[in-house]
Amino acid sequence: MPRAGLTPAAVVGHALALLDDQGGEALTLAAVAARATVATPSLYKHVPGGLAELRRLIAVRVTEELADRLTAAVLGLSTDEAVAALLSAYLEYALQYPERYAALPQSPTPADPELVAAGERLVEVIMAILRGYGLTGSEAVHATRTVRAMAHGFASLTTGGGFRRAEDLAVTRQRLTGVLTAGLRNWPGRS
Amino acid sequence: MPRAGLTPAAVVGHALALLDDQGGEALTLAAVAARATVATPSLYKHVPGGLAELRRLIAVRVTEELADRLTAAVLGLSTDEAVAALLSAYLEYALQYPERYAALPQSPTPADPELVAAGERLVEVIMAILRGYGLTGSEAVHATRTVRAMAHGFASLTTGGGFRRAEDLAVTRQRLTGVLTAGLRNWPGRS
DNA sequence: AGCTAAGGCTATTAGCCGTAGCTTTATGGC
DNA sequence: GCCATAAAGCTACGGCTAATAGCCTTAGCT
Repeated sequence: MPRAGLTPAAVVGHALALLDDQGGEALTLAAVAARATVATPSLYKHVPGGLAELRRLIAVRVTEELADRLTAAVLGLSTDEAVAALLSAYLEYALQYPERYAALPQSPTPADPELVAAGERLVEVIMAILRGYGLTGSEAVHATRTVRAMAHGFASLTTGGGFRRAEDLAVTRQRLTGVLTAGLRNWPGRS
Repeated sequence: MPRAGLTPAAVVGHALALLDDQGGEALTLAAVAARATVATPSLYKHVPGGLAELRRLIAVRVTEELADRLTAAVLGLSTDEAVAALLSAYLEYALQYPERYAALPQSPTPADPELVAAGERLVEVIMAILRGYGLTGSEAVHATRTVRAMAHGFASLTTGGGFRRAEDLAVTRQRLTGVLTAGLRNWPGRS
């Protein structure tokens, strides 16, 4: 029994691959172990918390991936262009990896420091864009929430099959982007 | 062994109660059966598809409940007032029953006619409001998607604990509502 | 009265998570 | 170069769950 050379990150990698091509239902320790050509209990050496921790690590990884993509997408852009690029990159990620996106926790979950930190990076990207609109302080927080709500809601409904009509999704995204940028330009309560 | 007088709807009712006070992880057939004071296999008499069908039925029920609430909330209102009432009622439902809301399918799922029908009612409520803004046809579809994205995104992030800062959520909702109503008033491409 | 259909049960199988405890590999100090 | 030790793998097992099979009882209709 030669060493497989696993690490926590490698386990998460196998889990993501499994998620991508078999969906969230198929995410079991047995299946992950099979992909890593290892017996199931061996996974506990790298992910002591078992399935629950694996899911947690997946959420952190996905959030980080998303934050990286968004950061890259808005590089060198500001205001409306940055917002458009952000929404575009956000949706693109969700469409490319729908199962990963769906693996982000949706129900009330005890706060996890690692996940919060990853989320913070995502928020920072948005906050940086908002400074271009002159938004800071509390209003920037409200605006960030608005941006996240629109991006997440659109991505979630899109990948979840919530939009069943024939109309072009790209057009919807344009309209959504327009509503958001107009809202940011005319944001109320600016000090 | 006297009859328990179960029906599919009653099984869903027990499942919702379980969901509300123990969360989505605890939703097992065994637990539902215990609540109904019935042995686990007996549930299959009412929900032949087992756990998968139960989850499907829960999604349908939750969508219907939500559609009912939204319909009632916007009764007699139009345009901006209707939009504000819709968003308010939407968020209120999600906050009152976070686990039910989280039970709505988020990952790519084969289309289910019943669920689609329930979702259609929800879309109809929004479409009716949009007629007050002079929106019809394709643009009404894009606008409906925008409304849903904002409502769902905000509700999902709120109940999922995505908003961790201290700022008042009610203010965020006001800002979000403002952005949406302004966007609808100035919707582009109106024929 | 008796038949049929439906709703309940026990028993069983298969698959999963997670723990316990053993064995092997790799590594670092002497 | 060798040995001790920690890490990483394994097998075996217990407990829980979903789901199926087959039986019994109740309710209601003819």
